[in-house]
Amino acid sequence: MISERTIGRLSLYRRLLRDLLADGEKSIFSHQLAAMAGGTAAQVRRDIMAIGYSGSPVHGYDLEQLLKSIGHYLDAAQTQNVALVGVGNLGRALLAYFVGRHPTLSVVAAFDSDPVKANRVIHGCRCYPLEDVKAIVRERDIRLGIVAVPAPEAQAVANALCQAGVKGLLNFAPLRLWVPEHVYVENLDVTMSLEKVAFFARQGEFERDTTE
Amino acid sequence: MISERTIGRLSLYRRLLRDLLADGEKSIFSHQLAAMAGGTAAQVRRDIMAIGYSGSPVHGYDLEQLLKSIGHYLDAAQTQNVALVGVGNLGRALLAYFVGRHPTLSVVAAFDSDPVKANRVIHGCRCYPLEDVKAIVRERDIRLGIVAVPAPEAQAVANALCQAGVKGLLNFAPLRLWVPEHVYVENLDVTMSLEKVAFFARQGEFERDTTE
DNA sequence: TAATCTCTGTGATAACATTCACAGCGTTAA
DNA sequence: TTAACGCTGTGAATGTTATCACAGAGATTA
Repeated sequence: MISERTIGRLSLYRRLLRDLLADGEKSIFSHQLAAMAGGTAAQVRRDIMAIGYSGSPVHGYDLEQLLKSIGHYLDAAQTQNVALVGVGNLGRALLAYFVGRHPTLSVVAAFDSDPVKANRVIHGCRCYPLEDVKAIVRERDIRLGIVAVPAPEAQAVANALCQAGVKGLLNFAPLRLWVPEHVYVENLDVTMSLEKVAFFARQGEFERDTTE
Repeated sequence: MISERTIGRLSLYRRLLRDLLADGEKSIFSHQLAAMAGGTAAQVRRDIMAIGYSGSPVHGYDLEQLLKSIGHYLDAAQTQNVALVGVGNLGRALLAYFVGRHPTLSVVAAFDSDPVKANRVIHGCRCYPLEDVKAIVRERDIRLGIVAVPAPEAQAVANALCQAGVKGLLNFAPLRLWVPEHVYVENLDVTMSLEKVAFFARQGEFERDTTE
């Protein structure tokens, strides 16, 4: 089984490689990709090895083929549908960011408990009242959910999504969701990240080349 | 030196503990906190050990004291100022989320290249033109920056912030920023996270208790 | 042709993170 | 008073992730 970290890096590589291809590049060496991705050449080679693609010692990795290999590994056979719950500031930003912009993931429905938001189209995505989650998730064959509601509502929302048959959640609420065994949850906690930055920024100020 | 993962978990513990305290709880055992944080009891104990706090085998950890210890470890002596660059959909969501809501981190200035946004107050935070980064970061003693601009502009923004003396960056752009040695960067890549969810959600559908 | 160069693929190793497992110790119960 | 309990703190073991370092191979040069 492939590691969670590797999957994350492959996703990053892919976007970097797409930019290169758009710039007219044909191929790339592991150390170049490593520099762009902020890793080491060995790690890039291992990651690429993991998906079964092989480069050439002379020309490095062929951009087009490598992109195809990554896509073949990461993506589902057809587009996966996504539901977003919580059309507040964050939810709207996510809609603006995702709707119609991803080649294989499609946010096809948004939900909010506020009836004012229901039945409107926001950033190109239709909004529904929260009660309709189960019906619409099933109807539209939605497998993934984004939880962008305040912390107190997050668990209830997760329950609803899981009951409706979602297989993975992206959670922005600052707590850990309890979900059925087979549902994958990725937590994206902005406050935690900012606090980490605050902490290590402070560390860096003192630890001037303390060669430990 | 304490691990990056541990710092992240401490940040999460803190918010969970604050909720408990608000509910009138007095103390907690490692296995209870572990359940809430989605970890193991041993890990909670190790994390707490790392910051030098000790609980009692009988009553567990005292909420108030533990919170004080975590705060003492994670927080700076006084409030740290933060600058946000990029007042698009995401930037505005972050302002709404942070401004005036964090006890020790304060977003005191926002910047955008769009002159229409400059000199307005958004969600309680004054916006400035991008050119003013250096002056205002110095003037307001800002140590942390949030990069919420589109990918093509991210590196230039990071350069400006670093030159102005920022010590840590929270980066939302889907690429790795090049920064001076001593600047800490935390990347929060929403697309990567959603792609991870998509991938592992798919995995979970098949890997039905394959013992190994 | 032979020597050299630079890169990949990967076994071996090192660094890091988590979990196990148990001694030690107040507390409670008999 | 003594035994049993349930928790913490932590050394040791395990598991996971990243790096090292080098054999192998096409290309280039002499």
